[in-house]
Amino acid sequence: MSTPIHTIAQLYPRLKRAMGHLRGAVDETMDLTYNQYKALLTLSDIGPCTLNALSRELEIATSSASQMVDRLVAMGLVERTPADGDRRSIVLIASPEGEGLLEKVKEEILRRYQDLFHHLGSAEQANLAGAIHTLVRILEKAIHGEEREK
Amino acid sequence: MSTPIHTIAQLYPRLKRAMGHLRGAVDETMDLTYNQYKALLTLSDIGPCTLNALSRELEIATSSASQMVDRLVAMGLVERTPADGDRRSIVLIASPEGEGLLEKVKEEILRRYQDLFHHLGSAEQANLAGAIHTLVRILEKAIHGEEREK
DNA sequence: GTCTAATATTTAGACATCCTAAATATTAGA
DNA sequence: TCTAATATTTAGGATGTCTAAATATTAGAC
Repeated sequence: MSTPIHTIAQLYPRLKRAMGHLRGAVDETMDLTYNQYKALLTLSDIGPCTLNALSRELEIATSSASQMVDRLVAMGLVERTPADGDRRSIVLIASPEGEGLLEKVKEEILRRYQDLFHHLGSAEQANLAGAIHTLVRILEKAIHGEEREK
Repeated sequence: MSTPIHTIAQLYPRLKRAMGHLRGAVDETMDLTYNQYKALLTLSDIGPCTLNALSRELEIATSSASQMVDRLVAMGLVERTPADGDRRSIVLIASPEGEGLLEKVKEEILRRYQDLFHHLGSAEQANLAGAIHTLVRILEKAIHGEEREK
C-alpha cells in the first residue's frame, strides 16, 4: 500500500526537518526571532492595519498578536497609533527602522541561501525552486478546497 | 533579477504557511503537541537510546530534551531506565503505551490527509508527493554539502 | 434617546518550548 | 589517585501560544 498520500505522510517529518535548517540559516542572520520577522514582514506587506487584521493574517489569537506587537514596539520596529474614526481600534505600521531592518534581513537571507545552495548546479537550483513552486500551488489549492467545505 | 534562489526566498513564507496548515491538521488529531509527537516518533524510530542521542537527533539542547522527556514520562509514553555499564547514562525507550499511541496517531494523520487531499485528482496528488520528494532530496543534499564544509 | 449587544484591544494566568549556566554524579586517563 | 571529560538534571529566563476576563467604545433595537 503506497499511495501518494502515504508518501506525503512519510516524508513530512524529513521535510519539516530540512526546512528547519533553512529557517535556522535565517535565524542566524537576525536579531529577531523567526516569528517576529514573520510578523514584521506581514505588517509591511499588507500595510497599515488593525491588530485584528494582523492576527487574522498571522493566524494566531488576537491576544497573542497583541503581545507580539508589544515586543516589536519595544524594539522600535512597529508603531501603534489610535485609529481616528473608531477609538476602539489602533493602527499598526512598521516604523522606518522596521522597514530598514526588514531590507537588511532580506539581503542577509539571500546571502545565506547563496551559501547554502552554491554547491548545487544551476539545474538543481531550478529543480528546487520548481518543486517549491509546485508544492505551494497544490497545498494552497487543497487548503482552499478544504475551507470552502466548512 | 530573478534567480532560482530569489524565487526560493520569496516562496519560503508561503510554503511555511501552507505547511503550517498541514501540521495544524495533524495537531487536531492528537492529545500530543507536535513537538511531543516528533520526540516520541524519533525515539521509536531510532530505538532505545540515551538522552544525548535523542537531543542530537532532535537538534535541541540536552537540557531541553530532558524536559521534553519529563513530560513524556509523566504521560506514560516513554520509560527512563538507568543504563547498565555506564551509570551516568540513562536509556530511553517508547513504552508500549507510547508505541500504541504512535500507531493510532499515524492512522489519524493519514485519515486527515485523505480529507485534505481528496479534492485533488490522483495526478495532482502524485505531483504533490513528487514535489515533496524532490524538495527533501535536494535540501538534504544542500545541507550535507554545507556540513561537510565546516 | 437610552440601554444592551457587539466589537477591539489589553491583561491575567497557564503551559510548552527553547536556551545558557551551574550543579551532580560517574567514568576515564595521565 | 586525582583531574578532566562525559551524562544528566536543575535553575532561571525569554518567547510564543492559548482561553477567559476586564476595559473601552460603538451600533442597533425599541
